[in-house]
Amino acid sequence: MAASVLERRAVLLEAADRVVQREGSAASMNLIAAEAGITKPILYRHFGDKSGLYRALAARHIDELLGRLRAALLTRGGLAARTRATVEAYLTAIERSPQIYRFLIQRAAVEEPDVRGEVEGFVRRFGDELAAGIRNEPSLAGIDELRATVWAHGIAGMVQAAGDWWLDHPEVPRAAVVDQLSALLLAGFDLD
Amino acid sequence: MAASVLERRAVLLEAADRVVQREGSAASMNLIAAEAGITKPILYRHFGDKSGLYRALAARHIDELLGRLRAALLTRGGLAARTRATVEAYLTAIERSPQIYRFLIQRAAVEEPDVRGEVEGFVRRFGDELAAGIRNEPSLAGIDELRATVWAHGIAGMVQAAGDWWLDHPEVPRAAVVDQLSALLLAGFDLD
DNA sequence: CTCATGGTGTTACCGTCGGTAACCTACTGT
DNA sequence: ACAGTAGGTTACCGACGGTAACACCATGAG
Repeated sequence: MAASVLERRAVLLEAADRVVQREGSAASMNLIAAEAGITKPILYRHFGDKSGLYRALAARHIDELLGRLRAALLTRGGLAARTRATVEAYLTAIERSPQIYRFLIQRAAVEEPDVRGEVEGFVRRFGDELAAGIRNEPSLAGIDELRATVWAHGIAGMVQAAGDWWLDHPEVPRAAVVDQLSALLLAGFDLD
Repeated sequence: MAASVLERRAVLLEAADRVVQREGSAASMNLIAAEAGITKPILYRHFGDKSGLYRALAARHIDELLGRLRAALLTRGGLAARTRATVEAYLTAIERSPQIYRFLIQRAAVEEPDVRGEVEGFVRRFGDELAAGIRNEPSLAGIDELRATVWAHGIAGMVQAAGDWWLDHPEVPRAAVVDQLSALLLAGFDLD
C-alpha cells in the first residue's frame, strides 16, 4: 500500500522513542536501528540525518504538549483559572515523562545554533503559543504587542525553569508550585 | 615556579575561550589544543576530560556574571529599582557575548543528566543566587521559604528565555525588554 | 662526568559516533 | 525467463573523545 511508508516511519519513531526513554542522551543511531530491528542506512533513508530523526521525534511530543496547553488556555472561569490551568498542564506533562522532557530541552539547546529559525526550540514554541493566548485573553484586551510577546517568552521560560527545579524536588507537591507561579504571574511581588 | 601550573591552566582556558567564541559548539579538544599551541594529551592532563575543561571554562564566566547579579541585587532605591537592575544586568551580559552565553546554556543542558547536583546548571545557579536575594529583600520580609525558591528559579528562567528571544530580535531595545519583564514581576498581569 | 629522575611534550593508536557507497536479494510486471 | 526496482545489509570513511607509550631535557647526586 502507498501509506506504508508513513506507517513505517511511525513504527521507527516509536522505536526511537523507546530508546530515548531508556538510554537518555546515549541514544545513538545504531541503538535506535537495533531497537527497530533494522540497520542504520534505513533510518537515514527515512529521516535524512540524526537531526531529522530527532526533529520528527520532538515534533510529535511538542505537538501533543502544545495541544494540551492550547486547551488549558481556553479554560473557562477567568484569567486566574486559565493561568493556573496552563501552568498545571505544563508541569503535569513534564512530570509524566521527564526523560522525554529532558530530551526536548537538550535538543532545543543543541539544535538551535545551526538551524535557528527553521526549527524553533521547545520553549520558543511554547512562548509563541502563549503569546497568541495572551493576545486573545479577554481580560487583557488591547495589550501592547511587544508586551504580549516578551511576557509570553518570559513566562514560558519561567514555567520551564521552575519545572526543571521541581523535578529535582519531588517532595514539593505540584499544586504548591502551581500556586506560587500563578500568584507571581497574577499579582507580581505583592504578597498576599 | 610552583604557581606556573595555575598560570598555565589560565592560559589554556583563555585559548579555549577564544576557540569557543570563534567556533561555537564546534570547539573540539583538538582545535583548542592547536589554538594553545600544544596537543591534546596536555589538555587532558590539566582538565581530566572535556567536561572538566568545559566546567572550568563555564565556572569562570558564571562567576563573573553572578558577581554582577549580586551587585545588582543590592541596588539602592527600592524593590522596583533592584528588579530592573538585576534584569538589566543579565540582559547586558548576554548581549555582550552571546556566543559565550549560548555555550553556557548548552553545557547546562547537556551536562546535567550525568553529574546532576555536582555541577549545577547555569540557570540553576542564577536561581539559587536570586533565591538568596529575594529572602534578603527588605520589602518582601518574612516571605515564605518555598515561595522564594520557586519564584527565584522561575524568574531566572523567565529572564533567560526572554533574553534568548531578544537575541533574535535585536530591533527591540534592551530597555523595552527590561520594562516589560520588570512590570510583570512587580505587578503581574495588571495592566498599567 | 655520569646517570637516575621527573616534568613536558609528542606520536600513534583505540573504540565509537554520524554518515555513506556499494552491493545483494527478492518480488513485480511484461 | 528476464529487467527493473524496493528494501535491506555489509563494509567503509573521517572526526571525535580519550589514552598508552615513547622522546626530550633539565636537574641534582654520586
